[in-house]
Amino acid sequence: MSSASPATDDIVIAVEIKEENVMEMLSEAPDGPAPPPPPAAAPFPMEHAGSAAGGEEGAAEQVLLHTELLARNHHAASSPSSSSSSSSSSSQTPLAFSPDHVACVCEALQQGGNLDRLARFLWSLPPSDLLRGNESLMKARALVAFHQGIYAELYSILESHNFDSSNHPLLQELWYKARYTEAERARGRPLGAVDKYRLRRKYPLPRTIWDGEETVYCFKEKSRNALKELYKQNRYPSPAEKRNLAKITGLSLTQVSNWFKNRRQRDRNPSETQSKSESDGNPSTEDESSKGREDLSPHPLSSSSDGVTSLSLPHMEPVYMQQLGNTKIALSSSGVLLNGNLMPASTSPVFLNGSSFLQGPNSVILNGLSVGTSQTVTLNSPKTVSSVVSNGVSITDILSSSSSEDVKDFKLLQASVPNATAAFSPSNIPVTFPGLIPSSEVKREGVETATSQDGGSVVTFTAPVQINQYGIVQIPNSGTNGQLLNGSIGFSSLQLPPVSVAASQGNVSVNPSTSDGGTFTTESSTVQQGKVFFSPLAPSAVVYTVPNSGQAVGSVKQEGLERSLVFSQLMPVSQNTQLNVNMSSENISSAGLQSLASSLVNVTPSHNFSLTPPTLLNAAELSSGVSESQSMSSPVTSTSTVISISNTNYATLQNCPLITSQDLLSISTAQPVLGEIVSTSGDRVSHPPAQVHQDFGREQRLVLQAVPDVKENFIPNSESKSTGNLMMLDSKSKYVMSNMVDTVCEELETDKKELAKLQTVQMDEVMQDL
DNA sequence: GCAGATGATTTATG
DNA sequence: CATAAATCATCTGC
Repeated sequence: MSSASPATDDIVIAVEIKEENVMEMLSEAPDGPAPPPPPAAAPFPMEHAGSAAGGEEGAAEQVLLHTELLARNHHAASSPSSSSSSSSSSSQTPLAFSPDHVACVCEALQQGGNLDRLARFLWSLPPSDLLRGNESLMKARALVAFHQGIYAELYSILESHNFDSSNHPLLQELWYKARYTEAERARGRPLGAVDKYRLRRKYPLPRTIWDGEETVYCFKEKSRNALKELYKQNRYPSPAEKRNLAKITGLSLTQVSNWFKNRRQRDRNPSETQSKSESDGNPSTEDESSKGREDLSPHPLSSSSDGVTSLSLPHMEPVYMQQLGNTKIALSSSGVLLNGNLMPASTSPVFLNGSSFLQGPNSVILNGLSVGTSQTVTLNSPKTVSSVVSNGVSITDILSSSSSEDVKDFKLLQASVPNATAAFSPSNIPVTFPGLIPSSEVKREGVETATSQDGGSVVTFTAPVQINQYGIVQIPNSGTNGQLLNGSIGFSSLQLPPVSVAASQGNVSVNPSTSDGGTFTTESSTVQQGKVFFSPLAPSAVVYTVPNSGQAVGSVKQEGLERSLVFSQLMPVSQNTQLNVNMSSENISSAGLQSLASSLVNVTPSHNFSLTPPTLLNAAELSSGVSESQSMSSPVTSTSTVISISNTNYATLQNCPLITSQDLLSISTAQPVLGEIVSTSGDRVSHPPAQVHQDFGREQRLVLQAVPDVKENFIPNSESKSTGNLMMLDSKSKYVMSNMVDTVCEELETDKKELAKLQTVQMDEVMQDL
């Protein structure tokens, strides 16, 4: 399997080309000279290493020649002059080519459809352990067995070798066709669809040629779940949403559309009487229906402004928002969607979706659908060790009962049941909710009571953070606070692998999580305080961190310009804060990272870069720098204040350093953000800001705010760009960067100096204010 | 682009 | 194996 490489493909092509020549040669000069006999001592004299430019072609040619001759020898049952010392009948027939070459020939012949020749070729091959595990060879053998009707052998081959997933479709087809053919022969008549279905049930695919993914009506189970989830959100998805869904599920746009149409039809049609709950839905109130139906029974919050909650996120765009205080929280998800949206476990990130709030040192609120812009949800008071709100349902009881400081395992579970998605389990005792899939977990380590530290950090979204269908995280406006702030964070449609985020006491670690939903294993735990680590494959992960130290006011600013992120930290130099960023070039180029941090940035093995404030590094710079493997590092020079640049396309998340122990900076938005996120009757969940402040008075606050102007500008821009040029990811390609990216980067480059200057000025101003 | 009707296939049950 | 139910695809009309 690993042998399959681009180089191999080239060889295959060469073989295919040469095959014709060989045929001609054979037909014209059947008695042509045989290939030089391979030395017995060197079974594989033609290793790639030794072959020069023309060597490969020559090798392939020789392989075929040799093969043909061997085959002839076989059929002739005689060994003509046979310059080759090898007797065809001898089991010791040495190989004149490497397994790779054999594989190439097999592939070439398979693709050429010449199964007879392939059969002869295989027949000519000596029994060799070296070739036994060769996938191409095994596949060829399976093909030949099928072609020749030797089904028993076919089944044996398929069952005895673990084939690469790329070969599964073909081999599965062989498996079933063989079964069908056998049955038809036995029955003497063609099989019907039902007959075939029964055969499929009777002879399930062996795991050697099947990934184990359950399928129902041709649709993968996870795809169906994704469809259902979106359907609950919106029965009439927009084209963009459909595209996203198609991308997520791997289905075609037509299939997605058909599914929704059929689903609506089913729901509409009362005659069916089948799925009772579903159809009764009120078409008009689709929003509500989305939550209410099916599984969502227990979510009071759902009654809010749903229509707006379009949270179709492009599938691999993980967004982690996390606050660190005195707690260490790690989010690791695969297939976890906060907010009731289900994502395939294998690829899905954690989403804070819709109008989600995340606040409080120890609390996590997921899916605050009904939270209004100005509403603040606070489940966490200093006394509450940890609380989790999922879909507006607080499960604090469960958690708090088990209490205290020892909350070590915090699991985020996702289930077909849209309800609870998060659970804290104290003392390493996992708490799970029915229907939850324990494929992902969030671990929380070293949690201490909020009171223990001199002020935990608080992340406050004064308005719902919305991730729209374009993958844009929108942080609603929080009004006029002196501090400024931010607009929306935009993430272009990037397909990014899931990441894990762990944070503690000023430490943030972003680690890639296994795509299959592995649990988060914490490097973060080993992370030293004051350090921020981003490891590769954390594409559009956003981590808001606030250094825990009570004295120092830290701020993290993130600005998203198209696919740019700006991390700015205002951390006291004394902390020796380090920011380690490990990102793949893809990630960086696609999600440019800008750092204004006054901290040390360490370079990573693959791509290292560091930024010194107020240097502004735009996406173009980063990508180029990374690609060149340049590394820079600069020591922290001073505490700096970061000011969000109110560039139209910038979105910033900024920590409000101004907040002192008793100050409450949470600013509620006076105006509905985006006109979409409107506070509804979600009051149940919301707490007056004042109260929140009381709870967290001493704590540092991270206020994410949106500047109306910025937002207004941002949305249209991001929308048009993302849909038009940015990351149009089709179902096939994982990373497709449009030219727009380059263009944007270039623009950024040109404006870099200007922006930097502006920023510097603003920083000075802020410093004065402070 | 959607609704409705309908066909074909898949799945479940006896 | 027959049958019903569930699901997906296709066609038509609006």
